[in-house]
Amino acid sequence: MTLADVAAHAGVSRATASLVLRESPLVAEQTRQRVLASVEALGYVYNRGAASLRMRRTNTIGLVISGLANPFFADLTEGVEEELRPAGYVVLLANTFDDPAHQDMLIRSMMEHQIDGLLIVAAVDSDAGFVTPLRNNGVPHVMTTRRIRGVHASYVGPDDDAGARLATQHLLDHGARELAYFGGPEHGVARIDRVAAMAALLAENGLEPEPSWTVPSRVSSSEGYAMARKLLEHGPPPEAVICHSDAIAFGLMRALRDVGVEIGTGCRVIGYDDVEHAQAWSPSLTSVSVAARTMGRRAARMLMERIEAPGSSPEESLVLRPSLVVRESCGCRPSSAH
Amino acid sequence: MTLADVAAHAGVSRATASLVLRESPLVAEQTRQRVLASVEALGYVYNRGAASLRMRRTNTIGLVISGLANPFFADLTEGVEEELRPAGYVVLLANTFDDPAHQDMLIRSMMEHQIDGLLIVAAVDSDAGFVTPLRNNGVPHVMTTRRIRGVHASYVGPDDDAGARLATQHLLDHGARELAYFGGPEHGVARIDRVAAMAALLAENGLEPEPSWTVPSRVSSSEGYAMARKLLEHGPPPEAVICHSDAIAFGLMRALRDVGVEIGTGCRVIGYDDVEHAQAWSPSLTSVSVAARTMGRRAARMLMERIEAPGSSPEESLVLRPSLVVRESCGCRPSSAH
DNA sequence: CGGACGATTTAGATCGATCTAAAGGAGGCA
DNA sequence: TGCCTCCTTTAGATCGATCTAAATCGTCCG
Repeated sequence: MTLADVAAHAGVSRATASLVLRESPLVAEQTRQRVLASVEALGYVYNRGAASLRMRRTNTIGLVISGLANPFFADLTEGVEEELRPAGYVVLLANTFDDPAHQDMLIRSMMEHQIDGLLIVAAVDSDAGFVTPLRNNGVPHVMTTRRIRGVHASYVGPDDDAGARLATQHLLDHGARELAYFGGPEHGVARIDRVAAMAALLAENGLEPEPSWTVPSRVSSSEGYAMARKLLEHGPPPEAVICHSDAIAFGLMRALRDVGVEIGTGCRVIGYDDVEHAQAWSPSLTSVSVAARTMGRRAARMLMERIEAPGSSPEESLVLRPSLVVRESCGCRPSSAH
Repeated sequence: MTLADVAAHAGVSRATASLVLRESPLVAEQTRQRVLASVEALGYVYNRGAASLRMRRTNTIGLVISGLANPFFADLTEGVEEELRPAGYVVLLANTFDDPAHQDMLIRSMMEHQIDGLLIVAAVDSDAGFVTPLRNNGVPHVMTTRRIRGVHASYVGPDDDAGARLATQHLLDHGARELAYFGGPEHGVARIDRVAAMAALLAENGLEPEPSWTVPSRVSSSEGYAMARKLLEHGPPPEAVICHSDAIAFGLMRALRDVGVEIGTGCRVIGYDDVEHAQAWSPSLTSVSVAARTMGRRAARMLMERIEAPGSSPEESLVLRPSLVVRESCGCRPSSAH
């Protein structure tokens, strides 16, 4: 069932039938109706693959992400899809599970599928070279969420400096003096930037981060729990802790509860990402919100603009300012329910 | 940069170069090396789109899902990807947000992209006709997680009858007499089946579900919270509640805490899906586990088998038996930490 | 020495669309 | 009538791979 069949059925040429499908104004109304009727009658399905070959454009964009199980990335993915779909693009998805070698393979696979552009949340320990195949083949690409040292590419991500300062300032306002930054991938740019921002702001107040609790970790709730339990064996927690992610914060809070520390008074906790469960937790979790869905949409939009721009557009970088969603875990009163 | 260029560079024909790429044993070792060297030298990237046109196979499968923000589906998606990727398939993703009209569009879009097969978690209120385009065009497809009344198609999903019985029996064993099934889409097959199973088991014990709390809802934490708050205004909760999802259970538990009911004693709560946060909650949530990731893998495997099977294979149905993960919210002692 | 045979290689058609350049047809005007 | 538009339609090339059927080559055998 091809366009040739439709054309034959309608008594026109392939070229005309093709023009009808593409809603060209060249074709006469009467012919148009006839062709459309044939399409309907034969149950013809457009073959985008064939068209792509000729047009050198697939209307497909790749999304390479470190893992959907992380709700932050699931949200981001939804945002990407929401933005691309109405523009006629379709998303090819791939999970790297934060493995750089796997990531290289996936990028290659996407290129073989002739994606029009690539969105990528780079694996934490990515080698800076992962973008070179993209650059060499002129595949438009946008990195998001994570910045990789040494990689020059367009980027959409959160302002980690601002986020860390927001949280730190709030804790200082509560009168806390001992602050720590808990968890996160050791060499990740996000952790490094946030710790630096926190330290800078503390320094302005004659303080410094509590070293024994300012330690890296993997980004999961159970990891946060295990690490917190271990640290709690050696003494009480600091007055206030900013966690690298909400998941880690949940783990920390569980550990604190185990040893009888009251959250919000005995230890003030702030999370990062503001995932859906943050408000449902008890006590509800104060968190730095970076609006994953919005970030996905913005990154997708930037990519589309770059795809549609003629020639090569200059590298650009969009930084979104996070906000602090204040709830109970930092020691503030519960706001009106819901 | 095409295969013709590679062939020219290596001094062979396109046909030979093509054979090399496909690792055909026909071509002489020496020639093979030469071609491979040219591929390397020119930085050639295989054009799968062109190959697909000829081979009538894209190595792409579609995944149409109701929403990634639901961690259950995010897990399922990871499972699907894990299974398909090593087999050389790539996933085209689409979110329906449970809108049947949107779903029809997405299925059509996937067909235009010539997917080799389709995995679908149907929108709750899907019309039974959504599979007919697939059937008419001979696109292999497998439904998962949700069963739609009137749709005949291969299916991989949980045994809702067994799941509901598991939870119900556990609560009966605790001595509870007033049981309710709380939340879930009103006309969803899952809710209907589970309520029926619960009612049947209760009937064997001379009981029946508590009607005022056995009510439908949308599947979100805030929805569960709001509904529970409203019901609590009219009186105390039943002795035990099975929730349609963990998210709803979280909402319910928050509401119970608000009014001072102790979870596990004042009201026993069981969730459904066993999402990652279930164990991290406090009290930890007893939940019926249906292993979303495994289900995704099984569904993907079934689809691949159907794609690779010559001719049309008979409709098949794989039902996975859930298990009850016992934690604290049902009133059991906390098991050893972690 | 001619022919058969196995091992390699290849020319040319093909998949299903789009694009280019030109053809066909109706009407207007001198 | 003949010529020039303008509006529509179309034949044939093209995208980059694979497939079919046949060509080429060296060797071995009678």
